[in-house]
Amino acid sequence: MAAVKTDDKPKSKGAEVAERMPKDEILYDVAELFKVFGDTTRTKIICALFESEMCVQDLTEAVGMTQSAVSHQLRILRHFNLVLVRRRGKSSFYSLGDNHVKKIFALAMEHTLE
Amino acid sequence: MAAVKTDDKPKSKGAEVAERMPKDEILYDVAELFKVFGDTTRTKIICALFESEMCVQDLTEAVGMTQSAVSHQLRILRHFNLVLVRRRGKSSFYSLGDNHVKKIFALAMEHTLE
DNA sequence: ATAATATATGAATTATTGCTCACATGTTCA
DNA sequence: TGAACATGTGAGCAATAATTCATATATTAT
Repeated sequence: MAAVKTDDKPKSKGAEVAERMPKDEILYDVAELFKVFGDTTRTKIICALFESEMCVQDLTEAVGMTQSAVSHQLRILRHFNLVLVRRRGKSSFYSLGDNHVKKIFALAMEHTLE
Repeated sequence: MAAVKTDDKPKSKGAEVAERMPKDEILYDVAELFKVFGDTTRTKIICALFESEMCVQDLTEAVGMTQSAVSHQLRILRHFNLVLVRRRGKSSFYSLGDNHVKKIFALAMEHTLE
């Protein structure tokens, strides 16, 4: 038999889609990650680290910013587990800590270059 | 015989790496692209469009922002060729315009969720 | 211990950027 | 044409974030 007509409002398409979306918290984190990639200084640092592990001095030269600016950005990259640090004497050596990073960058390059 | 000692400075590692990096212009564009992804409102819009083409009204509901805010962000997404628009009567229907986008998002999700 | 070198970081400044508000543009229908 | 509806956009404001400057921390060598 036909269902009794209840008073549930017809969900709008927007509302339906909203239900199926990933939780806000996750979307927020994803945006945060992209935000980290979305700065030229950090982009350069990451690109330089593609070549090899490097100390802060070399990174500073490679990206052409002040040592302080580079250190500040490295702190952010560290916080997001995008780089690894290894202390060796007076120097800190940084390297890429995540495999996703290379893939994400490669795709972004593709998009940019077309 | 030993080469005559010339006055070319021994290139530092930083300088060498800098030479092999992609041109500044490209790195700048890549960072710009990531910057576009690095905002929660835009992230939500893109996520919503994964489901299907949608008009602005529905998007507005789906992401829970004002219509104006959504329109402003859509303008940016349009500018970067990340979405396509199709005008149908009074409404504008948006859809994802690029295949890289899904892949990039998938990888970012992976990283975020681990 | 002191000096020298390498890196990290707090505070202030400057620059970006996203949102809101008001309104313009564009489309349909009576 | 005029009203109603959907979307687009400029200006101003508020929030966020990046750089600089000064200085702190840490390590090595003398």
